[in-house]
Amino acid sequence: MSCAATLKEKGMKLTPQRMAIIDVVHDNAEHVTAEEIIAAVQLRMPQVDKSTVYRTLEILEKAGCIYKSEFGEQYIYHHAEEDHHHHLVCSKCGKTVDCDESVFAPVEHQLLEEYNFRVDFKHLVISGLCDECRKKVE
Amino acid sequence: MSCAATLKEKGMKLTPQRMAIIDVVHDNAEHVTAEEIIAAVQLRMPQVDKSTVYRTLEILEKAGCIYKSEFGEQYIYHHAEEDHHHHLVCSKCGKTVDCDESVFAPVEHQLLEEYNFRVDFKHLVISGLCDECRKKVE
DNA sequence: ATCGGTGCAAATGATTTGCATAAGT
DNA sequence: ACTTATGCAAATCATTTGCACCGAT
Repeated sequence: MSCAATLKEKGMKLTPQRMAIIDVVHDNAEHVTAEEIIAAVQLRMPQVDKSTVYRTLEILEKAGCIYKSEFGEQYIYHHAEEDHHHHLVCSKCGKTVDCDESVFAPVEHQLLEEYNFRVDFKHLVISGLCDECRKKVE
Repeated sequence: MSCAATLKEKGMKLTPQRMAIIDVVHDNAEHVTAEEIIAAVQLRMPQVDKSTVYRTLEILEKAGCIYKSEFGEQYIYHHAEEDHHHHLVCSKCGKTVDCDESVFAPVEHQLLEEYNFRVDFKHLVISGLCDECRKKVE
């Protein structure tokens, strides 16, 4: 279901501001920070206030339209698609690679078996070194 | 090497404030937040300012005496021992369990093999449900 | 007419910083 | 003595909130 439809279903209004915010998050295949979203939205609609963006992001997240993941000091937003995945972000060049959820499934199992502890990894944003940057360092 | 020795080696002073801060971090086998450290230190030495605590924590981290891990909104500090491990924190009751680093080794390998991406997980603080709380929910 | 949404401005709250003084070595 | 450390107060800075006005249903 589209974000627009989801909002309507919950009796929320689909304002131009909200459409712009949804667009920005969707246009960025990869994750974006709140600040980036604010800047992008204000490019098109300069009068939109950051509080509106923050409020909208919160609403969209609660509605399940977007995901909010923590990444270091800041939060990162990305749209919710069918296939969940994690994000690998290169700490040198910033390049991001999607990583299938299945990679962490064995860990989830092991934590449950061995430590009786249940975790559910969702949209992890993991910092590391990409192929190219790794070669430069080594 | 003890924190005190490490500080001395770097030409840093071992003040009563720093000793108190080191004590607090060491006395808490599990991780503590900056605020908890500030409160605990001020119990013994009420005049110690939070800026001193923050500055000391930064110094100790850079000196390799303590580790700083991100956990949700806040940072968590714990002393650096020989055996590295991750921390499982129950989101319901707050109980923490240590988890061997080896659990994540296969993931690190797989990310390298499959995605050409190198990560080095260190002192992860992972939120989830402990055994008891899981039973209550199910 | 009502209720949610928005822009503005001010508040928040953890962390950081500038600076003059105090204290280890 | 000399240099680092400390306490205090003020500054940051992203995010949140209060509030009066606006606009869609």
